[in-house]
Amino acid sequence: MNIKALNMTTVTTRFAPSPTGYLHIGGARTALFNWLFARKNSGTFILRVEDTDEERSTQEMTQAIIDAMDWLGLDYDQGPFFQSQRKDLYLSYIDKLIQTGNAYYCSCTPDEVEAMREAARQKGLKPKYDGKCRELGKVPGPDTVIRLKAPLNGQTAFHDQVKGPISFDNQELDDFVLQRKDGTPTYNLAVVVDDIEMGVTHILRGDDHINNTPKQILLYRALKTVPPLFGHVPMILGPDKKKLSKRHGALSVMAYKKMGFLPEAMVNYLVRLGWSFKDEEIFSRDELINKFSLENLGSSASVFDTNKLTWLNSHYIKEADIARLSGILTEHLEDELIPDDPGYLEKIIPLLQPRAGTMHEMAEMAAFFLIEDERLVYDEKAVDKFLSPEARTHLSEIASRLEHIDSFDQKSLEQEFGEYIREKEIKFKVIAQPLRVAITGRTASPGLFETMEVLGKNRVLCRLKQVNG
RNA sequence: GUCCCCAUCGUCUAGUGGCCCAGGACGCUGGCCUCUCACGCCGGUAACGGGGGUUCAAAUCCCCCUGGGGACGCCA
Repeated sequence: MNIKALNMTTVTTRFAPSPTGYLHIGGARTALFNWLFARKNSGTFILRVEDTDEERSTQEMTQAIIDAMDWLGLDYDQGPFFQSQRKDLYLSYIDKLIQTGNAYYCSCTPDEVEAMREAARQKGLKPKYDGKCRELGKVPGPDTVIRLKAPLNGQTAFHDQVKGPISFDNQELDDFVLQRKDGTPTYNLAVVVDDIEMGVTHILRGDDHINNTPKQILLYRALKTVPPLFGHVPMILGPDKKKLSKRHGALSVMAYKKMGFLPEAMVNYLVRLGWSFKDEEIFSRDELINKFSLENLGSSASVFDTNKLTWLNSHYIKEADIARLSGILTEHLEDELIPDDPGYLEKIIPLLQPRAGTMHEMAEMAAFFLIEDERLVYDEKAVDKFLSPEARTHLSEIASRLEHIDSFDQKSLEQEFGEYIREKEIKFKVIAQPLRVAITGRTASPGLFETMEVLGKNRVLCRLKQVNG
């Protein structure tokens, strides 16, 4: 028997989304933290789909969540498990709780319970079930639910891994439902059973779950098991400081993919929302695994900032492999702009890397390289401003000169233009913008020589000529 | 309403009693570079919510207030 088996259980974390919607920003960050913690500790990361709400859970959402995790590179060692397939297990635990007197049948109707809650509210107390059936010895029936027999007084406390000690008066808690009238288990019960069964050692989740934690601890106790360690990470807020929700626009992770963000930028951004390591901002995946720790998790909520995400994205775009970017860029291009030769995109990309904040932006900037010459759109104001009669004269003269040069690479072009401005005794500035407008249709573009090289002699000449009608 | 959590620049954060009249990053902004736009480089702007303690010393510890967030389901 080795030492590890003797005194160290392997760290086991899980991400437990409910497939009632897409994987959103907050969920993704929770998944990321759990994944990092497991990887850091050479532990196990489990994906568990909490689909006990049969009404709202769908297959499509499950797939969408898996796809999003895949995109972010969050691989799991076990699962996906589906709670909908584990009902018997939950029921056996509930049965155990009934047997041990920790749970009881209750025949109060939802309306009655609501009345109890309302009564409590009236008295300025926390709304809760009043325990009416607790000692009535009710038996199972078509309309009965099963409730936990929770302690009436005392406290339930735990040491949160990110927030420190947290405690609740048991009087704040009530005999919550474990099994619904239709015989299905509820969230709190299923979670606890699964975390016990799967050997989960650390639960990292949003701090909107803090209130569930004492309930779950009560269940662990009733089940005679020791609870795992809990760590509640703060919420991610929208710019208005409200819990991030659909009102704040795009919040599904895959929506960010569609907007042209790179997964490594997303991961880097998300991890820094609530976690820090000294003054560092940029982290590779390996660095993250190395440096991640619960101690460096912050305890206050943070606001999602697209600006910073975009900054990170532009950083990773600069660093990314060109062949990979080419593939991604293609996804953002209109069909008619996708070149037959993918190698052509790879020539364009280096010019755009320092300029694009997102791949979507890069696609926009790449358009003039890809569109047919005759269909190039010219910015009217730019044409009016820069294509003066004088400039047009230069352009046609330049066109006929370029016609005669053999190599159309940056160096030769630079040389050719050097001679031209020397002869004409003008500054390059004089012809630069007219040239740019003629070739690209706009006033902003990558450097002229590199742009011309990529475009090639024929297309440059064609464009120079077409502006002069 | 009740309970729980939180509180440093606009935003993300460093800071774990002296090294802090508070550091980094994004943003914004001045400049340099320059064929435009970017990149890059150099500089600037801007914060410890308030009040009481504790201490020789507090952004850091304690209390109160205020402010914000979350939870109060037979949803998860």
